[in-house]
Amino acid sequence: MSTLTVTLPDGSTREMPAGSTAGDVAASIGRGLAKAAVAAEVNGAEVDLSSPLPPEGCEVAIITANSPKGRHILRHSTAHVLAQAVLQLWPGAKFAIGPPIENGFYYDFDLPGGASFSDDDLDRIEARMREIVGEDQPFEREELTRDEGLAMFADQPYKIEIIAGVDPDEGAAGGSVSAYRNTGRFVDLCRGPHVPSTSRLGSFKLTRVAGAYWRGDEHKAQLQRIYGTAWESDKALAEHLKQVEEAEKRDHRRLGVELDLFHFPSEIGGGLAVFHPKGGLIRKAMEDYSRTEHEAGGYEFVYTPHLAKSTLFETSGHLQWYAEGMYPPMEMEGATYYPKPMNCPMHMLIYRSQQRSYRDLPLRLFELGTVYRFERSGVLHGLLRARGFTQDDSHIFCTPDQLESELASLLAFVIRLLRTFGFEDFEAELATRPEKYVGDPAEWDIATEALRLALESAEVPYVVAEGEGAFYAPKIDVHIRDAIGRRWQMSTLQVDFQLAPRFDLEFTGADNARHRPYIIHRALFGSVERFFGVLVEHHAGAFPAWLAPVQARVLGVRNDHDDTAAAVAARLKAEGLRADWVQGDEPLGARIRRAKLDKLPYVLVVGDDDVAAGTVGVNARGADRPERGVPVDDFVARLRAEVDTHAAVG
RNA sequence: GCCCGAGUAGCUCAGACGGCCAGAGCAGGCGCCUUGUAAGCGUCAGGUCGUGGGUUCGAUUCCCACCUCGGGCUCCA
Repeated sequence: MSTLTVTLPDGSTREMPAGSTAGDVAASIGRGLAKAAVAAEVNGAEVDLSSPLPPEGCEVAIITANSPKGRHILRHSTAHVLAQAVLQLWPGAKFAIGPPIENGFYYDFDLPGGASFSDDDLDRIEARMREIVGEDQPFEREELTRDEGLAMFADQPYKIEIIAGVDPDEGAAGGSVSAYRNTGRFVDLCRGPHVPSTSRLGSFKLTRVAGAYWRGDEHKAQLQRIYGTAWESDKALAEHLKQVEEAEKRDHRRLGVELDLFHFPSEIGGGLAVFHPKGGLIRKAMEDYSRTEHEAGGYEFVYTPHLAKSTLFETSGHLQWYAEGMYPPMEMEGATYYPKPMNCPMHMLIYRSQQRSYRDLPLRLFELGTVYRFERSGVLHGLLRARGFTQDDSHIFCTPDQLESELASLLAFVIRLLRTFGFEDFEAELATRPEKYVGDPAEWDIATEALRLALESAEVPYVVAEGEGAFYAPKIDVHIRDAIGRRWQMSTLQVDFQLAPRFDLEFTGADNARHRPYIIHRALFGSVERFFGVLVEHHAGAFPAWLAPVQARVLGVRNDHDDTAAAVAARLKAEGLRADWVQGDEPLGARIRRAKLDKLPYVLVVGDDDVAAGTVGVNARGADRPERGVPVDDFVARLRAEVDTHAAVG
């Protein structure tokens, strides 16, 4: 009997009988692996466990359910089960696409008579899905020609459109398509691979219904989408659901109300926030830090208005390229004004206000500039996606040979700032020229290369996002990971060759000739509001002392300690610390509890012993037990140091 | 913009086959209590039940429209 040689990921080889499948390889390695296997990679291509291996031998890697690829596959398979359930419960429904997504999957349907799903339908559908899982239906792959595919899905217009869209000349399959059949009950057009049987699924939950457009195009049919999450085990599912719950508890919109930080008055309009005094204190601490650092970094502070005439935005190119992101215009005295969507045009005018010499460069203009952008109502999301927000915006004008060192020091500045705010995990994205762009492609290449060099010299890990750049410049977006592992885009850095010629900006070089400056746009927080929102979620509202609106609350044990409490609070305030005190007309425990619910870093307690000894009891947030008899001076020094060093915990 | 869901006190929520003064906890005011580390007691106040129409003898409840908020709107079979 002939054999074939398979090479495993560790480099080892084994002989298998000819005609063996990937599943056989898994079984030959061990029972545990066979049980965990959901699919395999053969010579780098994902295939079903049941697919026969090529007779000439191959490399085989088993994909297990608890790997990213394995979860992807079982989510995809679960989406098929969802489609089967819906087609059975809504006879005549058309089904469109059902891919795996991060943490789960979805499937889009067109229900008969234009019906739509309601939340109550999820239970019914889920119950039917569990029956399908219980039926242990195999996933069986079928290879079809294009015409067979068109015939098989003759009554499914979305599937027909997908098959028609498959390029007949593309790929090894050469115009063929594949389908997966679950017994006689259900068949779906699908490239696969899939788990061997529905019995391999089960740790899933349908989460929500939504509308979605066919192919994401609002001019096409609106479909009904069902989202679900699926995992390799009930334990993993439970962990995910717990994580979702934790994220809900950290939601900055919820904490914003609970901690009295900000709100979005409907009287003002969607996406436009007001900051309350406590939120204002946090924001002020952020902005103070930012200003101090910029001052130290050689930036000069400028201020510009919120409106400008349309001609400015014609010069900058915004009206031509960015009009859909701008607020509508207003007319006054025969001119048309727009709220500014970006600060750059105004900064260009400041540069142009006088002749510049190479000796003036680099010129770094900084502004906490509030901009307004039109965002469709459906995409607004608290402070994270607002219509009015403030950028810690800067434009750096430099000579070509200063570009590299400016970019390198900027990246270092970004990382330092993010670390100060408690973020440790960074990843950058280098976004290159989009389809819709201005300027000379050769200059785009120079700018992109300069950004790449900066990333490499700063040793920041990055990925390239092709075509994701702004219309006027390539950029580096710096992403952070928060306390519960979510990724957020924060800072951005762009190299721009367009604005200088548009505004006819020049500097006189050492050669006494006129030259174009290079311009770097950058924002470290990005949007102060958005950064604030992410900070709330990252810290779950428990801000480190340097940012906390109230750093320490002083409580007397009884109300005859009120004078001492007030004196201690006054002492802290005199030291420049943010402290308050609450009179003792409620039991101490109750007052402690309120302070804890407000997530204050420190609660100080003064009683008879403390009055006598000049000490306080220190109840630190997160500590196991309170400390007694701490001299006031010691506490002041400790909090002072914590604030001055921007200590992350406290 | 479009699909789904939700709007009852400052916050979190209950309630009603259409019918009597619409309830609770927290927060707030006042009083009592005099408290050593996460909820002391009492009392008072607080709501045009999102807005506007319709059905009805009667609507916060049923119907329609609108407003606001939340989730979603290619991660391409």
